[in-house]
Amino acid sequence: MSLNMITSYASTDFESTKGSGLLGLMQEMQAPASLDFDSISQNGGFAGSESEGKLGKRKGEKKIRKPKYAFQTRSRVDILDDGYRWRKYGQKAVKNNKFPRSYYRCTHQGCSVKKQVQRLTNDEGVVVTTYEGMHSHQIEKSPDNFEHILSQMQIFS
DNA sequence: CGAGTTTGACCGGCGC
DNA sequence: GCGCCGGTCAAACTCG
Repeated sequence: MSLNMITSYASTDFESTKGSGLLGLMQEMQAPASLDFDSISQNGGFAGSESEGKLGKRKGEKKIRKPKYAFQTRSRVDILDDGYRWRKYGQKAVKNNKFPRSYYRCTHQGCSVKKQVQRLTNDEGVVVTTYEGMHSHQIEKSPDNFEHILSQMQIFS
């Protein structure tokens, strides 16, 4: 739930119009793997793509191995806490982008969900967060610490 | 002292 | 076969 709040905040504060869409997306992401890119794209209107671009054999259309969900958020900070625990395992510069991309992995045991955060060069205010895989556990974070989150956000701004 | 970050090295795929 | 490129590992380091 924390994520929803933060996402909403970021979207609202930075004039994004997809606040509700993002919320719906997040809920779907936490649901079992029963949806594919098409449905997600329609719901939230964000880009989805195969993570097996090169490593795997992405020839098929029916086979969904590793869903990859990309979020594009209007925010000055890339610290978009979604309630899960992430451990950074890498950072590389991307071509066509002067900003580096950060690679995170969920620290929960047995949960190998990955996430990468990128930011656009021409629009520094846009942050693209890409989730790969799905969490098999509950969000482990303090419940509705609204005020705490708010204070954090105020620091950023 | 433990959990998380940093940062260069390493690795496998792909193009030449 | 070689070198580039994107992604990951891991040892050292930092912070609470």
